[in-house]
Amino acid sequence: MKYNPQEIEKKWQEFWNSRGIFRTTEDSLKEKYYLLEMFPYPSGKIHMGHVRNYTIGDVVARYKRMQGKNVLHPMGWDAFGLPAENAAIDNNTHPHTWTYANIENMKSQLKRMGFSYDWDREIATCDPEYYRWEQLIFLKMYEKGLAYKKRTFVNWCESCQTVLAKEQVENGCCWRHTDEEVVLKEMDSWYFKITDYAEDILDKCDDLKGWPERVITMQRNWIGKSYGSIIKFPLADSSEVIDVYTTRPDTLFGATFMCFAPEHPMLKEMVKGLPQEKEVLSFIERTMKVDSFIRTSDFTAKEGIFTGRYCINPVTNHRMPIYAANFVLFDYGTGAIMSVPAHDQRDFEFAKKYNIPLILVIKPADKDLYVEEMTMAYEGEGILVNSGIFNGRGNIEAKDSITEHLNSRGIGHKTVNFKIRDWNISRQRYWGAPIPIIYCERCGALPVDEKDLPVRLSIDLNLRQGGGSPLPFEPSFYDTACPRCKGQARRETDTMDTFVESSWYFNRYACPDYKQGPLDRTKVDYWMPVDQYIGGIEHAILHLLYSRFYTRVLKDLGYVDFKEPFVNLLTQGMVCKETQTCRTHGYLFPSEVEDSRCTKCGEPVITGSIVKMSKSKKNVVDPNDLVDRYGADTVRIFCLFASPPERDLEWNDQGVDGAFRFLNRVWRLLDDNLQEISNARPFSGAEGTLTGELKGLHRKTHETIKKVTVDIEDRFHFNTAISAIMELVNEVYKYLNSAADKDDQAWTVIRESIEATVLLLSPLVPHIAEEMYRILGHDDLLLDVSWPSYRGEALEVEKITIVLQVNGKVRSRIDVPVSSTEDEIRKAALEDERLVQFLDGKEIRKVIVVKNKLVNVVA
RNA sequence: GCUGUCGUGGUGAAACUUGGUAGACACGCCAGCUUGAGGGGCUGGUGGGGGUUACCCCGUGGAGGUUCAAGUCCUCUCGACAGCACCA
Repeated sequence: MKYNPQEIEKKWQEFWNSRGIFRTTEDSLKEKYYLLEMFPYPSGKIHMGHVRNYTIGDVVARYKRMQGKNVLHPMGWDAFGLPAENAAIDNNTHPHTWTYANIENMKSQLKRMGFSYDWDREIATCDPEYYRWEQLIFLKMYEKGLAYKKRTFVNWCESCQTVLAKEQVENGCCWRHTDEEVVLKEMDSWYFKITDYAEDILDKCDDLKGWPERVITMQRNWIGKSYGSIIKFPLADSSEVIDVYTTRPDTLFGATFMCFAPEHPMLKEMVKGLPQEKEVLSFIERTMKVDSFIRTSDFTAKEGIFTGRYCINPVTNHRMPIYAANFVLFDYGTGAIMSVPAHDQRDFEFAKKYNIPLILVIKPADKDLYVEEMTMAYEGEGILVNSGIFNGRGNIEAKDSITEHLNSRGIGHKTVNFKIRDWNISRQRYWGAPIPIIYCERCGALPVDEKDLPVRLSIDLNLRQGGGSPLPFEPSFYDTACPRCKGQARRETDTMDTFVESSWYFNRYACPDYKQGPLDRTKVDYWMPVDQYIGGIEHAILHLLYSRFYTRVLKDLGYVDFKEPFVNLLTQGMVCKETQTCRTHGYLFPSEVEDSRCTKCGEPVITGSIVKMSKSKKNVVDPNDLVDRYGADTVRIFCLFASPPERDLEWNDQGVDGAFRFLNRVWRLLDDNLQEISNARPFSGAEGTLTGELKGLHRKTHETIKKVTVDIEDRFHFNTAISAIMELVNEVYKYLNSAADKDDQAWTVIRESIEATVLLLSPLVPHIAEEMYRILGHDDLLLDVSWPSYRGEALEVEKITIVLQVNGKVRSRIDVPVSSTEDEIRKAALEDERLVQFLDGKEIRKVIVVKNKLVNVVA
């Protein structure tokens, strides 16, 4: 019988489904294991990235289950988001309709892959039964001051028609529209106070032993903690004081001017009525029009304008001119800096351009410096000069003393500063969870009453051509009564960032139908935290940082009892493929290429670089087509075999053929010898003494069990696990082809090898394994079978090969009994004919014996 | 510029936890067998150089070092990728 993946995959999927074997319930007698893959956005259909991610997860889930763990393996949908709105406008449907149609479609695709999800726990974040709890959590956060509203400069994406969080801006562009520059806009937005938790999120990075180092590093960098001082500079001719943050208080005596970020609100106040006012205002306007990424990037020339005002250096009493400057960041430190041109390259360039004097305050130990001769700032260490009572001190150790000195006079203090900003969660979009706030002209901003939740998104309204949320134009949504005075009031029409939904969804899988609150503590306590989380590296900061923050909030609100949601994290690499381009037709789909020529014009195709699969580059492979052609098992094993999970996977059509061939080879192993194997007695350990090749095969079987177990358990190295299974299969074939007479004992050992192969393969390629297991005469389902263990005695050998080296180079090998002592090995080695030849009477200076491994003779 | 990851055959990759036979396993390629052909299957070969064989020399980006022994450890250096980037 031929291997027919389509038939057996359909059969087993239906069978598993009818038995409900993927359903999970709490069981205090069993050890729980929560395996989670990042849930997908329901874009329409699954792509190879999903397939790889979810295959890796499924292997672990099935493996852990066979190990006897109570495994939670859920799946759901990150269902709010902009594409739904755009698609809805384009297709004249509703985001709700579009989203749920996609969910249905993708769900059937996932089922076709044979993934072992407990679909009873499925959640979709656009379901009011989900987002009502998110709104409740928002209200609790609002109560505690962790959600607040403020007016400031925000990052605005014109394409999305919405505000973005700082984390969602990449290279000055929107993370979804990489060619759309983000612009600054001053407006009201809602924020989550992630900065309150920055310190703890940073500290506990050390505890995330199961996370990849680079993700931790990225989070640390993003939080960006630095130690420095706040120094107060009096504004000349005024009672006002300007706060400045610096990590270099040691250079304070060399500060000769001050720079403000253009956005700084004090700036406009300061110049009022001065002759410079008009010029300064136009500079501000001009600078702010330039995208802030370009404006504040390294290669942009430093530019500024004198405001006409001065401040006083609090230690030297010098008048320092105040500038507005393009390179000063508004959202870092205080938005104003003290400039020390002699010891900071940026300040140096600025000072040269605007003829501002330099004062040298740090002298390097090995040479003299003169400000007139300097061509660049001196940023190294040295001894303080021109620094009053601090002269002669080392600049590093003087940092604290100077701050101390300022502190005693009430004009400065030590502080820590973070790069991370509060999370802007307001989105001026329709397809998201409404922010549960009501504005009343008499009573102000008020939270929606808990009993009135959820604030439902109106489903029957017209989307606006050209984008933008319809909510502010839809009285049926925003008209409401004030919760306090019952007078007419208006709802908040901003919705929440979709990253809010994904910051807590993993908890909800523990209790997807819970009606009394966001989370059922008993169940969450049983399942959480997630033991293994698997997903793409692109969420290293966004989702993974937000989730760590949100979990801390949930803990403080009493909803959960842990701070870190994900114990172990695996970031899988991207699925890549080379691009193919035609000179006239641009990127080509594989179907548009024949014999390396473009099918439209016959031009030779140019093979490009290997990059992430994407629709825009047309270098995509549709998982559906592959499953049609080879079956899900082949697709699964190819993804697992081609490279280790954390590395990028290069798509290779021939590799898929190879994977298919391997499964056929495994299939035939059983199919070609069906009679003998079916009749063979299972291995019981009472077979008597095995000898020769049969003993070798028996040993190989158990070596493979050991290796595969270690590879999956300790490292998720499925590629080497598979190669080990391939070796075992090759070994069985070799034995079948070489052994002349095969008696009962032989078939028992062969059967044992094949049974082991099937069990070891079962998490990787569950359908073919299930079918073969049935053919072998078993009634139970593989998920309910125990993972095989190896027999220690099977691994034992009598003889071992020792490598003989002369001066570190392999020259010969000998077999010695395992029990040999070092002396016996040494003796045997020195008697070896080839070795004697090699030494050729040379004087032996040293002999190193490594037991069970090698002998190295130094001559 | 800072931070991190990584450099191994024609290709994907093993060996890295513990310094001890470099290239397992596969893809591709070559030869042979099988088949009416195609496909498929089977057997063998496949890092580079030399030699009729036996076998020898070289080889893990490069240069040093530690060691009986280095892909693995240390120092320097070159290159690739990723993240952050005028962070005061």
